[in-house]
Amino acid sequence: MYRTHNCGELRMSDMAQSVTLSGWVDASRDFGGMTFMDIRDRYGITQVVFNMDQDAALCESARKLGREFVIQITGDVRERSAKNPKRPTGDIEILVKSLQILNASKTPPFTITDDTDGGDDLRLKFRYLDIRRQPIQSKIIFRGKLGLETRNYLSGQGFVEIETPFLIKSTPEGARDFVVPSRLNPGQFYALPQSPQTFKQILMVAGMDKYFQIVKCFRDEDLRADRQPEFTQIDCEMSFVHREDILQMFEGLTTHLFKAMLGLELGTFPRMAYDDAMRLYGIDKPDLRFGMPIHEIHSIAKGKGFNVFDSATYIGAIVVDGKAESFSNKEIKELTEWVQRPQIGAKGLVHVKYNSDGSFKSSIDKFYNQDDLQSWVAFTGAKPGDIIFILSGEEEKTRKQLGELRLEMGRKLELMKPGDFKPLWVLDFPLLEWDETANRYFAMHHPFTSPKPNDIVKMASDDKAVLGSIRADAYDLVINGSEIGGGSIRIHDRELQSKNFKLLGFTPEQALDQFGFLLNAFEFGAPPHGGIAFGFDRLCAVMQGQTSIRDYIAFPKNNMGRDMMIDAPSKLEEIQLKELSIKTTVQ
RNA sequence: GGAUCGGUAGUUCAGUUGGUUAGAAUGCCGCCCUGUCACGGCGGAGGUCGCGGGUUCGAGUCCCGUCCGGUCCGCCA
Repeated sequence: MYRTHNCGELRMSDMAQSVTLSGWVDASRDFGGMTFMDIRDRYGITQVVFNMDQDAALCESARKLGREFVIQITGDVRERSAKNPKRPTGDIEILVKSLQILNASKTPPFTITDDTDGGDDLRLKFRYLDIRRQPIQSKIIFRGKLGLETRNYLSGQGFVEIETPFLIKSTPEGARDFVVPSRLNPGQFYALPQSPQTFKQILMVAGMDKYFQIVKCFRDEDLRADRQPEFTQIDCEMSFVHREDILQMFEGLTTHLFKAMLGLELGTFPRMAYDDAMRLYGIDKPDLRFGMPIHEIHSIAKGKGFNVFDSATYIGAIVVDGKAESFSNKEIKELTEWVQRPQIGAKGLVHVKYNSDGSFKSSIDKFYNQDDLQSWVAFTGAKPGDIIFILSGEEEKTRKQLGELRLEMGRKLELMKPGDFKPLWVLDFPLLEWDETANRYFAMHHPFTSPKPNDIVKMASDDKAVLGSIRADAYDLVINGSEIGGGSIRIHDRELQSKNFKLLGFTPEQALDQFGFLLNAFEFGAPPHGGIAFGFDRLCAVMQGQTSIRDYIAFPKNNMGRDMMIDAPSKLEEIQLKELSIKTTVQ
């Protein structure tokens, strides 16, 4: 028997028991006459003691153990004379009577501690050592529990977990596909799914009614801290539902997960139309942990001879509470430089300080007198002591910049409190998005998204303004400014689906070739249906207040999509390529 | 595709205006230490300054190229 207990469970109540523990050597403290050693497993750390008086040979062999050796010890539990309140096992220790080395270890390239000294690439290369660290372990365990809670909840609601294939067909819509050559069909390729979208819809046609799957999805796009080429979705679809049914169901799931995992009550989720989100927060996923909405002031700010404003089609302002006096000129200059960075792209930043005594001091005093500024204050609701920041230019860009500025202020003033969760449904997204370079419309969500019933007539129009005003029956779940889930009511009618493909620039032949199976299925009694998919990795990270999803994935890829541990991707042997009928062109 | 930051001891980093033998902390090795838990003390080993080229009397430092890593923009229906 390797162990009677794990390294995290012994307490005072186990006193005087003879126990056997197995684990990894953590830190050891050698005093010559005695050696304290921490032995670690996934459950915790227990201190064991080797004493010269007790067994000199044993004590001598303990001194030869290095970090990360795997050992097994047997000994008696006893009360410590000096307790360690920082550890759950800190009241007791084991006086070792026998020691066995189960496996030796080289000195690890970084120390296995909560605050490691290892850099990102080393940690990924030696991921098995990184996962020995408690912070990573706890994140991976959190993920496991979150998946279990999801399965339990959805099963309880009558959902059936159904697997869909990974080897499917490539489509040019959407993200770039990962492709897999087919040996049996020379020159032909499978694609790995970007999502099981069409399969889950077909499962609705097949009468499965409520489907879910915790499933890997693949997108061959560039990576970020919160984007991996393979990631996991909680993918769901329901039949005979309207938008309201989906929102209720998955608000229920989200509420349950926060309650079960964090013990938090989220309350009813607020809802906001896409247009309002863009207008008020300059982004389709507003972080509602703080206010500071955008005010559009072009109607009152133009026509005073300030050319920057007069030539702008849009002028927007945000009000920062109580910072008129505490914001130094240096800070304002830094903020100005921040909005001028190429990633943000603003030309400049106008500020108006509304001092506590009611006076104004602004960077545009030359053009606006105190009465003008008084009207701005009335319009934006700023109070004495507040500072107003203003950006101007073209509407869409400036809104986005103001949205970024708002978030930067939120970060600077630490308004996004850890442990605070603000969910939000964003509704009524546009159906179509015009792409200048491709000179055609793309589906904002995906081509299977249904327009809102009242907007279907607009699909016949060839007026860009009319087409752009079509709203989709689509919705996103946003938590703390992070897009956690997105879905829609789907098209279940062949005619409407064909019409949508046409709008998206598909010829009837292309539509049939790529999605004929779906169009065909719609002709055999497709029920009205809709669904949603949650970014599972991202949900884990958001729930624990983290920005990177990498630690929630046991074996993530680096920036370049490489697995540093197994060193993938890699070249194939000539013989393998030949078998796949692939000729290499790049070396 | 683009921007930007970085690459120096096992590890995390410092290294001034280009100038003697490239440093610190930590880890590692050895010795001492019977109540530590970031143990402590003494001593020691450890470097192709990512790689290639250039400028220079002289390059970790400047220039060019290249590789690798991080972050961001584009991209992610």
